[in-house]
Amino acid sequence: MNIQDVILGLLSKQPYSGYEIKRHFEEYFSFFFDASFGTIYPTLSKMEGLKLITKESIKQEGKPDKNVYTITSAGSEKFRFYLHSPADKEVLRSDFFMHLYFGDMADEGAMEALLRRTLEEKQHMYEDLNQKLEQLDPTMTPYQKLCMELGIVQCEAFIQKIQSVLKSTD
Amino acid sequence: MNIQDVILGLLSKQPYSGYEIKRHFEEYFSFFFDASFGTIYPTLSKMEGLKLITKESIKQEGKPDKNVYTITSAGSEKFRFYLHSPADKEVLRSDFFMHLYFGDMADEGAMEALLRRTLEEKQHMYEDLNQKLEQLDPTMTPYQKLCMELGIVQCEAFIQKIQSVLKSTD
DNA sequence: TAAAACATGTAAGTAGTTACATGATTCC
DNA sequence: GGAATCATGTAACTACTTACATGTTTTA
Repeated sequence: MNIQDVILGLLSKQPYSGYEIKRHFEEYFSFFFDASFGTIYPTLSKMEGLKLITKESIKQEGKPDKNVYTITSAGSEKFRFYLHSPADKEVLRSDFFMHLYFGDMADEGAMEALLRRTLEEKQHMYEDLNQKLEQLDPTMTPYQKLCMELGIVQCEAFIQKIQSVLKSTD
Repeated sequence: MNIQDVILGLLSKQPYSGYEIKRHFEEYFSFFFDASFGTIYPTLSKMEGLKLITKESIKQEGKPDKNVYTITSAGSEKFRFYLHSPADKEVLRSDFFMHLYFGDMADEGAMEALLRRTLEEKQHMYEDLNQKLEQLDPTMTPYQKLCMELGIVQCEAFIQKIQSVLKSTD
């Protein structure tokens, strides 16, 4: 997966500025992707140079100008190629699991705190995904719904397991 | 999470060579961590320079010499600090989810293939985790078991959801 | 009046990968 | 005879983050 292809995917639907792309990442992709402005802006410049997208400066009142990018036919082609390539193998890098794995060398209190914090985070994510699924129902494609639903069922499984562990140590 | 701390965690139990560390990653950490030789060997040299570990060259018959590393007290201290620091926020970067999110722009056949491939991968991981949980039962700490179990329940949830989707499109 | 939102961009640094280089031994 | 395992290491490269720089307007 390449940030260029992610951006091309977004621009396939409508033109966006770098700032709007970042917001979209936070709003819809946060559970499986993120990127900072320090990656987004240079990438957009590079993609413009590669003629995958074109830039248009839009003047706004009471706000700074914004550079809105539109996908070109070369960009569309590159994105279709990405979509029909096999997905990269899933690699999770989890500091939670690493802490847990070496848990026997830590204080018990620290481990319980880790479990409670992580449980809260997952519950938050669970609520967030459910809310998005309800709220945006009509505009989402079936595939986008499936993304949310897969996130939800994995959250559920995680939450239940952690809760049962925390209860048994009361 | 830092590869240095992961290595220190391993060396807390017993001395290892770089090659053995890599194998341990593949065997026990593969579902939440991985690193290549190109990271491991330079990191070990750096950590030796920082006096976090010490090196001993072991001559072997019929095999190349190996450099076995032992943790120092400074290393142990650094690892304890890591273990009692809050875990980094979980960030999943998933090309599967990205492909799925833009699925409406791909051919239906490509999407079904994506789901089937990913299902197979998860099933493989599920079997692998279950096998490790059974096989290594006596030597594992309760926290290590919990790692495996959390992986297993998340796999289960994912597999069930994908299977129900694939059935409904038959 | 301070913070957040809007908006873009660069520079320095971190962390990692892949490919290459070397070479013996054992297994199929 | 060729692949896999054992074993270490470097060089070139890719991708990304954080912090800095700038400046206006709206909201709390």
